[in-house]
Amino acid sequence: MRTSQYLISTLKETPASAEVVSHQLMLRAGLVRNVASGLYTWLPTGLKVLKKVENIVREEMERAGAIETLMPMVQPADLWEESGRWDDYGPELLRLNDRHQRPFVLGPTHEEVITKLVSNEIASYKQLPLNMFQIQTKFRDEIRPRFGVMRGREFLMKDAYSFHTSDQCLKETYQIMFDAYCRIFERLGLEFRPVIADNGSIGGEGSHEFHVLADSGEDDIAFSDGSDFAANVEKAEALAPAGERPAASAELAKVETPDAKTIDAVAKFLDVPATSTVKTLLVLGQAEEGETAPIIALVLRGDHELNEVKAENLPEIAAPLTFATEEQILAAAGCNAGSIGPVGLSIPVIVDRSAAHLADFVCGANEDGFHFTGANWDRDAQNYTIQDIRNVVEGDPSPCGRGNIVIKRGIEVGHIFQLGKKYADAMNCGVLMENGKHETLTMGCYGIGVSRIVAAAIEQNHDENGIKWPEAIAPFKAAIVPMNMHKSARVQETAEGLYAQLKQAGIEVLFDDRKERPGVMFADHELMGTPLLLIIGERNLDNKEIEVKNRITGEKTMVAIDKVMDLFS
RNA sequence: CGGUGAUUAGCGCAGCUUGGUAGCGCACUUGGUUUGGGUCCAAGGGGUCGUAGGUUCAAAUCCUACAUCACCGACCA
Repeated sequence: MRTSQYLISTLKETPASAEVVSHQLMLRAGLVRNVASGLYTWLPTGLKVLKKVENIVREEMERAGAIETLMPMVQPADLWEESGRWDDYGPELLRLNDRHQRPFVLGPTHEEVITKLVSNEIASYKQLPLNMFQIQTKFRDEIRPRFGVMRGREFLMKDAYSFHTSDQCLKETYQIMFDAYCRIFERLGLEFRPVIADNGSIGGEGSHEFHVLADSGEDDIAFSDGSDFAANVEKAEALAPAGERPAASAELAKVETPDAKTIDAVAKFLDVPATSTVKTLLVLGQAEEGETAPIIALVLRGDHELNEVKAENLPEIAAPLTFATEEQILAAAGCNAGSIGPVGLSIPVIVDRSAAHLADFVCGANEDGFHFTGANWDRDAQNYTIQDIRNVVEGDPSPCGRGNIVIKRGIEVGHIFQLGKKYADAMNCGVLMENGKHETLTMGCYGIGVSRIVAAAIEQNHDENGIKWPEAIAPFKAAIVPMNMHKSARVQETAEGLYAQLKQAGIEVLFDDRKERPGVMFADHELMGTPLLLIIGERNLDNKEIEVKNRITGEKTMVAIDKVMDLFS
C-alpha cells in the first residue's frame, strides 16, 4: 500500500473527549472516529487491525470445531417474548417498530435467534453436539458508553452457542472453548487471565471471564499469590476468619455518638479501629406473591464492602439489589441510616462471615445519635444467619487454600457460560433421543469482544510515541520510509524495488511515498505502531544497506538491501 | 438515572465579566525555503458562534427552554 493511495488520518493533538490512553491513541493514529455517543466509524487502519483480530478468533473457533453462521441484527420482538427477555431485559435493549408498527429489537445477543433456529433445524440426538458461532455487530444501549470502543453501544462480537443432550457433553465443549480462548489470547499477544465469574441472572454451573490485565480496566480481579487461582471480585469467596470467635468480655453499653453517621466518624469518635465495628445496610427482600417486599438487614464489618452480586444471589434478597429508602429504614429500624445495628432489630438479619466472627464490637443502637459498644452475637443479637456477602480485599486468604489475595484491574474481553436449559426450555428446543423420548437441550454460550480487544491491546502495548502493536494484529508488518525520495533517484529506486519485492512476497507493507520531512514520517509510523520501519537514506546506500528500526524494542540495525527479505521469513 | 461541566473552522482553544464588523495555534491550499526526528517565511481558503425563542438600535456575549457531548457517581448506614 502506498500512502498516496491510502488514508492516513493522524492527529498531532489529543482530542479533548478521549480519557483513556487507548481511546486517545485510536483517535490520534486514525483508527476510529466518533459518530455519536458510543458509535464509531472504523477507518482503514483500524479496520485492518479489527479484521486481524477477527481472523484469529475465527481460525481458532473453527479449529475447535465450531461452525460459522450469520444471524440478523434486527430481531422480531416475539422471539424475545418467547424467551421472557422482552420483559426482563432493561433499557439496554433497543426496541423499534417497522413500517407496519411491528415491534423489533436490535440484537444485544443472539440466544433467541439461535435457539429458535436449532429448535427448527435439529430433530435428533444424532445431530448433536453442535457449536455455532458468528462474528457480528451487537447493539446495547449502555447507560454510559465510555472509553471509545472499549464500551461502545455498537460493537463487534464473536458469539458462539453450543447445544447438547447432556451436562457431561456441555462440560466437554466448555473445556474445548476454554482452551480455544486461551489460544486466541495467546496468539493475539496479550497478557490475559481466565477468571472465575458470576453467572448473573442466567444461572447454571460454570462461567469464566477472560481478562486482559490493565490498570484502566473496569473490573477488579482477585488473584492468589500462592496459586493460579483467579476470580472476578464479584465472585471471589471471602472465607470465614480462622479459629473460634473470641468470647465476649465487655458489657453492652449504649453511648452517645452525636453526628457520627459513618463508620469512619464513629470509629474516630470512639477511638476504635473500623475492624471492630459493624455496619448495617437495609435492603429489600424477595417479595412473596402479592405482598410488599420485606426489609432485610445486611451486617458487615466496618472496613468491608458489600458485594452486591453475592447479596442478590441469596434467595431471600430481591434481585436486582435495592437499598431501602429513608422512610423504609425509619419504619424498620426506628432510626435513620447511620445508627442502625443488629441488636434488637426485628427484621431478618444476614451477617457476613467476618462480621460474625467479631466479639465486643461497635454497632448502631437503632436510635439516632447512639451506638452500642461491647456488642456480642447471640448474647445481644440473635436470630441471624451467616453468609459470605462482602468483597474480598487484598491480604485475605485465597479461597483455594493457598496464598493470599492480590487485586488487579482487568478488561473483560471474553466470557464463557454453561447456560443450561434456560433458553431451550423457554423456546421448546429439544430432540428425540435414542429411546424415542423428547429431551430438552442443554446449552453453552461463548462470547469475545472483538472490537474491545483492539482497545485492550493498545492499553497493554503503547509508549509515549504511540501504539506498539503485537505483531499478530499490527495493521502493517512494516513501513518503507525513504529519506527525501524526491531528491535522490537512488533512494527512490531502492524504495520502489523493496516495495515491489515485499508486495510480491505478500507482505503487508506501507510505502510512505509522501513528500514529507523525515520527522513527520517517523512520528506517524510510530504513532500507528508499525512493527518495523525500513529507513532508506542516501547516506547508507553506498554500503548497499538500509536501517531497520524495531518499534517494540526501539533497536536500530543496519541490514544489507539484499538481506531485507530475510527479516520476513 | 442523579451530579458537574462543556458546546465558537477538521482538531486544540481564546473572546463572554463590561453587548458594537469573529480570533489564535495545528491541519489544509499556493509560492519560496529546509531535508535522518513533528523546518522556516509569506500569501490564502474555511465559521448559520449547538438549536429555538426572548431582551436590545445592536447578541458569540444577557435571559429562557431544549438538544448534544464529556466526566463523576450509583458503597449509603
